[in-house]
Amino acid sequence: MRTPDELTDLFRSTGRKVTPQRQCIFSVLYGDVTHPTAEAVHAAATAHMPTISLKTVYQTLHDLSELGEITTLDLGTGTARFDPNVDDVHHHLVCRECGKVRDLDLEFPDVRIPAGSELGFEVGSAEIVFRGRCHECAGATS
Amino acid sequence: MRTPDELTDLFRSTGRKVTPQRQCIFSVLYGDVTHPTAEAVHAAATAHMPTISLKTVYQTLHDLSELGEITTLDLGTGTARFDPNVDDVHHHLVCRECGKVRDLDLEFPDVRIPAGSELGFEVGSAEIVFRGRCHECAGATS
DNA sequence: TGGTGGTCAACAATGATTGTTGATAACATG
DNA sequence: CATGTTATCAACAATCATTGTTGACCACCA
Ligand SMILES: [Mn+2]
Ligand SMILES: [Mn+2]
Ligand SMILES: [Zn+2]
Ligand SMILES: [Zn+2]
Repeated sequence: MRTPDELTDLFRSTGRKVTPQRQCIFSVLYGDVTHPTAEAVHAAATAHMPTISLKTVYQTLHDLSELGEITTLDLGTGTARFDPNVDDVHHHLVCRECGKVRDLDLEFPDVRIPAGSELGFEVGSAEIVFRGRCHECAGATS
Repeated sequence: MRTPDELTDLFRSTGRKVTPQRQCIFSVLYGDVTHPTAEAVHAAATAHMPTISLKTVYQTLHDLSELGEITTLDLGTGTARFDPNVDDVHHHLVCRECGKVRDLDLEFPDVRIPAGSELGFEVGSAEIVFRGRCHECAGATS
């Protein structure tokens, strides 16, 4: 994801208007590595702008996703997660207990995309999801 | 997944009651390779038993999942998919257009589960999801 | 400085899934 | 087979994340 200032320009140049709410969301997301839910983004934004609505958060996340500035992840935790790290290909570790998501910056050369003709399926992307228990949850219970 | 008859015994031996509705769902799921949604299972069951309710389908799917006879898949298509193929480790191809799910019976030795200590994360499982376009959708549009 | 059209936030609706409940059916026991 | 106990059925309502609607408001261009 680009910097909040660059996103301001990008929104203007793509015919979108720039509002304080949107800029607030830009700065909340910038550098965030927690893969927040829409609720979490809203909570963080509310700290700076108490009246911002959850709908506005959803709208802006949708716009950012459309522009390719963030990725929407459905990792089976019940709610969508948003990832501003779109520049590096990476995979994810998901805690089965608390739902926390961490990046895994490893490459898996084996996971080659098979040619479409051999499968009857044109493959466009491959995601690997590792599920387990995060450090905090492992420490909490025996 | 075991045969409907074996499932009947399994349900009885685990203190669950066997009803015609449940047996109907057993036979609908047995040998199904389409990774159906709860709605799809309900539709197939309704063909044999018009009065069966969607709630009963959810309940039975939940029981089968608890017993390890089926797997519940959340592949980001908005609805859960149910997979009676629990004996072979395999991965999935998901059509971005129609949501169809196909098995991919390949092994990826590269996708080794990293040791927990190096990551601060105890990894239990790894799933690979390939997204793209199925044969039918590729043929339909140019 | 308007005018125009996009955005805001409150409210209501959606769709998948789950909770509740009275009536009904399965199972063990005799 | 009769009988009581307990689980299940299916209709109904509730939940949760997300999306649609709408009137008031604000950003941008001439
Ligand atoms: Mn990430
Ligand atoms: Mn499968
Ligand atoms: Zn955790
Ligand atoms: Zn398709």
